[in-house]
Amino acid sequence: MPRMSEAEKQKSHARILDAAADLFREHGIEATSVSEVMKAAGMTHGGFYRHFTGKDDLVAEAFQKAVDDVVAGMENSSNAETREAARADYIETYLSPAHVTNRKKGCPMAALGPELIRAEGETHRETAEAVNRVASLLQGGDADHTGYARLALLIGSVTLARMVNDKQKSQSILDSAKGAITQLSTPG
Amino acid sequence: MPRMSEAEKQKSHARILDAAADLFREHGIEATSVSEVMKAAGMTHGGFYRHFTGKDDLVAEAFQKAVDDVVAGMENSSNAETREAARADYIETYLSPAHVTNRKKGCPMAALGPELIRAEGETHRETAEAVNRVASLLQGGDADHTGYARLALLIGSVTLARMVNDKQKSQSILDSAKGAITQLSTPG
DNA sequence: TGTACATCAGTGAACGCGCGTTCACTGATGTAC
DNA sequence: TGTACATCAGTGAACGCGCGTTCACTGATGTAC
Repeated sequence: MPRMSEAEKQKSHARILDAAADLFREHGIEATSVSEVMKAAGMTHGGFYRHFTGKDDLVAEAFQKAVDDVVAGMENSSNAETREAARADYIETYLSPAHVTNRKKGCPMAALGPELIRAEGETHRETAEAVNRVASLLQGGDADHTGYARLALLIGSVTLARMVNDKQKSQSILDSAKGAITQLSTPG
Repeated sequence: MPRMSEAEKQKSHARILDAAADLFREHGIEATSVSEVMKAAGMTHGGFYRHFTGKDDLVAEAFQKAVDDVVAGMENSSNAETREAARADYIETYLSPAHVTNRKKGCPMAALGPELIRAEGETHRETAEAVNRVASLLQGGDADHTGYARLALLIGSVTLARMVNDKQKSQSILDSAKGAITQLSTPG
């Protein structure tokens, strides 16, 4: 059957990346094998090395893609009012039961935090950059320095909501976070 | 050399648990092998099964020990004033650069969050219990419902501070969290 | 208290297994003329 | 436009390796008398 065309190769590459981004967030990076990713992308494991130099390379690309996807909607808003609305939407979606349940399409920092901290090389650099990028999107303006606190509250709350494994308690954690985030205003 | 006395066995058990609690928090559960734990405890891997039914059993016991250790100091305070002071101390220590750096002796929820979420059985149950336990210690009183938001802010901030890999930025994240946590007061 | 014996904590070789990676191969794609 | 050939995307068997777990063994501990 091989060889595929250049266009087909690009599609394969995108399918591998999508599958990896989902599986890593759902089961963790170490717990997901290259074979599982390739199977989810509809191929066998051998072809993997036509696309990536190794698993580390895949992790870096897949994490970057997950961050880009999650952030894309917000960054596209241009004027201040729209950015404010986009920020509110982002927070609302982030603190939803759907996000708590659907790990594989959710925030990669919340899904992979500690694993990313232990990462080295490219993934390590991307992680630091992702934090700064999302935190700056969450803050109200140049005078507002609550971006990190807001992001911490979002990541921490979704983590806790996933840990309790009780719908009601999970919802009350999300509600508590919504209440708290409105209190985080620009300091004097 | 074997067999050891019952007292020696208990010491061995404690050493295995200590080593596991440290290694799991430092490198993650999946990334830590039974052999590494036993080596750190000063033994060879074969003896492991005289103490635990398997790795899952070790994970459950080691996580519980880590939670107990971290929480012990606070729970021992009895009167309201002392509890208030213990709470402030806990938050101060939690949001310190030492905690950011020293993962292996730090909060097991922050170090292992996503891995605990994927856990099943005993560890799963212990995780939910740990969240409720620590959140209730963090809230000011029966009328205060900010325990979860406070804990979310602590866990999220330390996670972010570990992700940025830049001492100054890390410190500003901790400072931002300290400022935010004081704003989380009892709601009307 | 002394002796004979069963127990079992810890050792280290061995087990099957799945991991990440390599490689010979296939055959459609893309190119040179 | 047609033909000959090099390229290379994807396949699937095979590699060495470390994992969790098992097991025969050792010899001090704990017990029965």
